[in-house]
Amino acid sequence: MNPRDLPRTAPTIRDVAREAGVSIGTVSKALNKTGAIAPETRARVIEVAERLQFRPNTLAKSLHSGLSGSIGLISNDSFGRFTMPIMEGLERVLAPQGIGVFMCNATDDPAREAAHVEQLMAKQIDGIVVTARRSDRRPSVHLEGLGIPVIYVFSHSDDPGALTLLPDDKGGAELAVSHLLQIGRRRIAHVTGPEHFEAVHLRRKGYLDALSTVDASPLPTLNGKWTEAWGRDAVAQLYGPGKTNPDALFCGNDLIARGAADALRELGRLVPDDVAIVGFDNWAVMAEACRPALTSIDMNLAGLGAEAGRCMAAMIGGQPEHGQRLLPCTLITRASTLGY
Amino acid sequence: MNPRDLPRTAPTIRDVAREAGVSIGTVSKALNKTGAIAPETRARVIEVAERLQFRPNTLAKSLHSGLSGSIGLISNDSFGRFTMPIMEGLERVLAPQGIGVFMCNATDDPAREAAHVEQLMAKQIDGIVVTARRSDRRPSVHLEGLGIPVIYVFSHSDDPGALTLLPDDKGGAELAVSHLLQIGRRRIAHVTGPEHFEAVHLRRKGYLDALSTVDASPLPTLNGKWTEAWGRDAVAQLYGPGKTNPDALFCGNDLIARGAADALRELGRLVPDDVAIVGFDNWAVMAEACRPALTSIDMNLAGLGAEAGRCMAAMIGGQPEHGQRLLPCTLITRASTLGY
DNA sequence: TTGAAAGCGCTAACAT
DNA sequence: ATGTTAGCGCTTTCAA
Repeated sequence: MNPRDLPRTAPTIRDVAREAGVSIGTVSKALNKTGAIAPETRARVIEVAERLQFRPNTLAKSLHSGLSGSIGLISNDSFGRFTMPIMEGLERVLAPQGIGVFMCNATDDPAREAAHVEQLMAKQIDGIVVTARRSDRRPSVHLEGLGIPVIYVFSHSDDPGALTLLPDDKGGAELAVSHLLQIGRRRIAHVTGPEHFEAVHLRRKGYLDALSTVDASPLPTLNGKWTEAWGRDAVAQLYGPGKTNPDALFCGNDLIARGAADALRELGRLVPDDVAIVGFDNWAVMAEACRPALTSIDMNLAGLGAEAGRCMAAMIGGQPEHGQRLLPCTLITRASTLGY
Repeated sequence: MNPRDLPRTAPTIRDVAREAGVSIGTVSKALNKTGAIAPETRARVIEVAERLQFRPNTLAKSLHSGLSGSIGLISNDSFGRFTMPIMEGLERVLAPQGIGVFMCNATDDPAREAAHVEQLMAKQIDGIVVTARRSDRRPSVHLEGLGIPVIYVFSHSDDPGALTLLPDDKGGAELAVSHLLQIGRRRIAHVTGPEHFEAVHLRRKGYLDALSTVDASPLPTLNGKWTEAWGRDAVAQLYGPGKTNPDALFCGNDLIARGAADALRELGRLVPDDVAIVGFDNWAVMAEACRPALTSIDMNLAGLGAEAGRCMAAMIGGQPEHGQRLLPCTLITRASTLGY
């Protein structure tokens, strides 16, 4: 009974069988509640298994079932700001189902991605989630024909067999602009990121669509970098005698919005009284540090990740899924559109 | 030869053996360069293996070797800003060695952590890395006696058998303050975070030690939140007629530093001419968005992660390691201490 | 140099 | 109701 007498190696099903005085087949049945077994036998087996701290070796199970109970997550932004919440949601859904997630960082390097896929396949993973390859459709590693489900999250793909999960950028923009319209703004400018981003087009479309529902005409869209500095520059372009002087700004992300808010304050324009601002991403640390705190559109990335987890589980279970699915964004209201 | 004639299931070692006209044992030897084998036989086997795109099933190998070739990474900050770079470094080192990393988010919930450990052990992982449990030594799940190596990164532990990897907070603070001294500042204030953080004490110690090397006396340390708002408040407390009016600020993190920079600008004080500022964390997006761009201390978290990867590989290989190891921080100079 | 055979830990079909 | 057996894909003696 001395702990030191216990073997250093983890107990196997044989140890349980011997200790319980039954065969290993019986132990298997008892522990998996499968097949017919005498209640008292099962109880005894379970008791022994617990006493021995027996942990079934899932690798051995996998060898039999053909399912490893793990998937790969390939990120292309070095586990950056966008991947994080996706990962969090994915893991939150999958962990309770006993599905492990292997993390791989490909940083948009096809060779690295290929090596990762090779290794993942050798580990017999049951599926792959690819994330954050968003700006352009660069040549990517072929993930079709791998024989396992593939899901792209927050990332485009030309694989017709794969499932693609994206935030509804256009809908999010509509949410933002509708909110500005609803608080009485009509001269709404759009300050956003570089044109080669798909999201930039979609959000602009939402901006235009929302305006078209009322008697407000769009102002020119200003494209620049995704930075605070650009937000400040844009304000310099928009405000002053003889300039556009919008009463609201819909910004392509929170950094731009924050830069704009700073520049407006330095110009003596009050936010939200003179100019209301809505950002995009709802990057908490930015939105809350903004003066005033920033109303923003949340892409619900954790929700996207969670949905990816649910879909992956279903697909592994044999339910085929494919095509593109958009998940709604949410408006998070803060001081930059309130309280005047 | 039609691809559609190929079986849907992945080829096994048997398929290779049959196709090459040898036994599976021979295939194993040929592919693993182990044992004696005729060069021509090996060549043929390799050719067949490649043609069939044979991928050895690592699960089956593991069953034999007792090593799964994967480890678990348990994060407690929901894959937050600090975990990300650690993860990145860890994966960068481990992936080329064929070691996979399972991501687990425990968010400081012992029950969740325990469940994760249970699952990881069932998956036969070869080691565990725990990260980002930094502020206080809360009761944690027992990871000792699991029979596998455990490494704490950016996180304290009372497990004497485990290895702990930490950034050298004190050294980093010395770096920061020495830099300020070197550019001629003598009245250096320290504005930092809540006192219950270990890092706050260590950095303060570094601040004091660096000052003690020259004829500069410390100013009172100001403790507050890790926020920009606190940075602004602190400046309000420090500057004005009859107040301390330091000629430099060493801030506990980049958010505080940025808030301070904003407040100083609004007071009409020039950074760095009137007041030089050094932050901590080198959070790129913050440091670069700061006006002027912020000199900061980089904890080299990716390097910490990489070191964890190297140590883990060594420990799995049988090399015992334990105790606490500090890795140096780096000074990243930007405009907030230059150019006057 | 190669093949046959015995496992690694577990499940599942088949006997008893 | 329980035990026996035949694998899952691979490695590794041990014979041939």
